[in-house]
Amino acid sequence: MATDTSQRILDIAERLVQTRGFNGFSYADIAGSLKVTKASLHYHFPAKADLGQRLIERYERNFLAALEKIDASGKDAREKLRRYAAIYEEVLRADRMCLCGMLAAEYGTLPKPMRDEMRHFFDANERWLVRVLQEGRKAKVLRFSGTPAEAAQTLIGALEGAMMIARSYGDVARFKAVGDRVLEGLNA
Amino acid sequence: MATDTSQRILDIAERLVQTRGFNGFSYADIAGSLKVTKASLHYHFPAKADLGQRLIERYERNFLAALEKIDASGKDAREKLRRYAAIYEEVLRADRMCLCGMLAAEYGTLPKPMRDEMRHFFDANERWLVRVLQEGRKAKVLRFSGTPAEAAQTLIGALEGAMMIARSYGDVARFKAVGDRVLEGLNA
DNA sequence: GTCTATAGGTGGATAGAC
DNA sequence: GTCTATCCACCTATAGAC
Repeated sequence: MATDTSQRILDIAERLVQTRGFNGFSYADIAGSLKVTKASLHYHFPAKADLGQRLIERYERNFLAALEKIDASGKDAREKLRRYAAIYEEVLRADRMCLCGMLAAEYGTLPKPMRDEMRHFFDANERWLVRVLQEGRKAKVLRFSGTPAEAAQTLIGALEGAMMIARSYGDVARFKAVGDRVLEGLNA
Repeated sequence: MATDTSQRILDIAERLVQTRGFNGFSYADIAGSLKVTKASLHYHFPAKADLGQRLIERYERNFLAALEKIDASGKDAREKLRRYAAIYEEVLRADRMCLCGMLAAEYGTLPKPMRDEMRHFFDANERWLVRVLQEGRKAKVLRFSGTPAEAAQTLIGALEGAMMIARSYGDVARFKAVGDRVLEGLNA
């Protein structure tokens, strides 16, 4: 079911990674929040690296599901990009960083399976953006120089970076202003 | 002098923070690299938070010195921005993240003095960029919508974000492509 | 300034009862 | 599945000799 113990552990761990980083929390933090012992957590996720990996997998699934909802909206590419940026904004509004943006900073300390999952998330993001960018260019609502992949990578980097800095200032408006500027630069 | 023990400690700690994060290294790591004991390190920096704070202060001083050198070059605003981005690129080429970009991710776990110093770094960056952007707009070599502050924040975020993701892919060219694109968008 | 030694705490992880 | 109890490695930090 959707609210079993494993899922609740993932919910709490997800919030901890998004606010404090993978190296910034411990099983004791989760145990305290969930009111179980650390040993119980190890039953569900033997090692912290397992927990981390499952965390990214679930995050990507949920993220891609949100992108599919955007696709299903039938809106034009410009509006799709606005909704893409709005996802980031909502995460930031919850005082969180993007899970994978956070892990990108900690890349040097992550076990290989987590590194691979993290890049898979960014690759999937890029593929979706490339499709929307091409669609928008064809429909003449978007315009950009270089390849769609370069434009997609620029957009992802700009949003992740703006998000990270805006969070340090506790200033969602700062992120929104930057996001609007970046999207504006893609308008035909 | 410039190579006394304190400075050597800061050199090693700086590299560690830029590659592994502030929560990703310990005094034992520095001690191992410098071949002294952990206790000696505490003589120079009583607490890790002190080390972290002094690290940011020195990083900002060095960074601002590099920006002054760019100013002294007498080049136009467009070239100044290119050299600004080139600083990031050189850091990435050394397999490092920007010190403060790294700390921005760890913001939720940092002691207040480090948070304040970190934001001071970004504020100083923004002030320098605002000046160059205004200069470039006046000279008609740069063009951008919105306020210079918004354009500066967008640029900082885009470079920091692109840097962080490119590092996860071990791909400096990826950063360079994004950086060029972002600068191109500011050309008059 | 650097050392040895150690305190006091927390980290991830396991064994085995229930 | 969850618990108690425990292990051992590591962490930051300090005391005090040299």
